[in-house]
Amino acid sequence: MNTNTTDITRDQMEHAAKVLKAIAHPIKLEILKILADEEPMDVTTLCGHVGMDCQISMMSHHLAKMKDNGVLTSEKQGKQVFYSIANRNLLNIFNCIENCGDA
Amino acid sequence: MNTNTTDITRDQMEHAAKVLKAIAHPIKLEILKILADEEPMDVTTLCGHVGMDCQISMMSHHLAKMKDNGVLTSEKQGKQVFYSIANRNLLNIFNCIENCGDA
DNA sequence: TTAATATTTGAACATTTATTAAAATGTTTA
DNA sequence: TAAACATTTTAATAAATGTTCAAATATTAA
Repeated sequence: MNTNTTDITRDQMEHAAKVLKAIAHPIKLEILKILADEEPMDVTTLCGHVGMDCQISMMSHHLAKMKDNGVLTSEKQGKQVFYSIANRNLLNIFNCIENCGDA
Repeated sequence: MNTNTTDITRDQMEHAAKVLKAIAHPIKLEILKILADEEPMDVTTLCGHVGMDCQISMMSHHLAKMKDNGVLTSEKQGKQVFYSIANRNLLNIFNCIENCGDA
């Protein structure tokens, strides 16, 4: 609710680190980017969007970790599982990164 | 410069992942928080601010990694080395995290 | 020049993370 | 029920990370 960073507690810091760790990976960021534009999306379709070298098992691992850390949610529909972004506020991270230039 | 995330390239994604990896750690986030309020700051002082269990060598390793990834800059003054935040835009990451609630 | 101080570096080790393949689970359809 | 499909789980392994200690470097002061 403010711009100052002083009032972030240790616990929030630990939690923040977990969330950041859960997305600090090129493919995971790409997953986030894809879902930002079209969600929910099932695992196979997501894998197709990510690129040529996507293995469904790897995708599942990444998705599971992001879900475990509260970044994504999932809903089963028939044989498919559709993933969504838990809190779209997190997408601001892309603006943040863009504005950081070469930093 | 926009809210849409579609126009982020692969390279930017790789770079973003590197930066995020470089800060996705409780102590590193704390370093960032401390410097946000008072910079530049030398290694020993920084270590004192971080907490009781801070080892100067560990601190140095963390700082080096953050500097390597362009998150921090440093300037030597006498025997001391003062660290600063390379681009304060990165600090928006704290807002981003705060607003994500329990996500 | 030696001693004291500040920081970095390198090695060693434990822990975590990423990737792949194979097997297991659950759901639908024939 | 058996086959087909989507996804998860487990296990194995390689690679990256975090931590600690000891040694090395650089700067200042005695």
